[in-house]
Amino acid sequence: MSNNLDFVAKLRNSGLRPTKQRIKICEILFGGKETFHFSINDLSKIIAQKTNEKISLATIYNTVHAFLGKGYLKQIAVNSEQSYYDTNVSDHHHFYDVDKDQLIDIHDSEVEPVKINRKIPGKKIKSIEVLVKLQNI
Amino acid sequence: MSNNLDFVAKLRNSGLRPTKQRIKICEILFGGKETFHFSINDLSKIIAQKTNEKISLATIYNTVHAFLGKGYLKQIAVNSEQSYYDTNVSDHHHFYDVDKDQLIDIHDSEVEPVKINRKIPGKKIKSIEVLVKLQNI
DNA sequence: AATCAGATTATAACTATTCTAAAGTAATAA
DNA sequence: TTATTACTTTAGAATAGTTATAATCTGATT
Repeated sequence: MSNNLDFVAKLRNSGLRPTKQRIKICEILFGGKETFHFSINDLSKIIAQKTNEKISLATIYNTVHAFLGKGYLKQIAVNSEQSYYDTNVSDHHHFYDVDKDQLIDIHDSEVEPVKINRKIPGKKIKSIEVLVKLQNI
Repeated sequence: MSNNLDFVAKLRNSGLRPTKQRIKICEILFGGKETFHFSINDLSKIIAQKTNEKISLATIYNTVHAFLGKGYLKQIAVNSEQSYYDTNVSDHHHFYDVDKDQLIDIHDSEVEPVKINRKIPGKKIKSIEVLVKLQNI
């Protein structure tokens, strides 16, 4: 289980100043045992619940972008009006419940590895993302 | 090779009035032999090039939504700031060139079928989309 | 403690998309 | 045909998510 000193070290090691806003966001994103999926709007609401001092929306965006850049988060391709992020940065895929607008991890054991038998000249694969859209029966 | 009468019939059969704007958009989207990928912005530019009379942006959105609803187009999940659509509505996957902001079809013969060994109670699979992000070597 | 680069903030700006309501047009009935 | 009606187009306003700006603040270093 992580504590705040871990986050301070992690931030500092990445060249990011451990400000109280970033530490708070680390607690929320990386403090639990579960990985989770969120939009900026989700994160913003959670911060509002768990914190007395407000964190400005600009800072939330800045921080999420910084963490993305450092590889602590990854963005998930969903065609919703908002962007979604995942604290689980390992290669894995997702269910997307279109009715509940909610993402669920698919573990590697639950899907065969995707193999692409084609190469595009001058390009290399950056990532392979599978999105399985779910709807109510 | 399709001609305008085909589009008129197609629209009429779908319960959509064959207006000249819709016919023009059909020509652009479905008139060539190749399927293609576009954003509203792309389509808007192509219409501007190929047409003397302008089609309003609202109509372009309306028409794309109508065609989506009728299953003549499908939306592709890419996390870009704009939505992408595909005239190829069969099950297939995509490369996304992040540097050129461009989509490329992956034919079924080029990828093993994706199998998901998990079910979510009360939900059924609506679609499975694989997005292979490409970057410059 | 003073300094300074980097961070936070409120707010403005921007972009994609949706909404609105007025004017136009295709289909239908007379 | 013409009249009527329902659907469509349109310009522009409104909205939502995100990014930019510039002033203030704060953590790290001297």
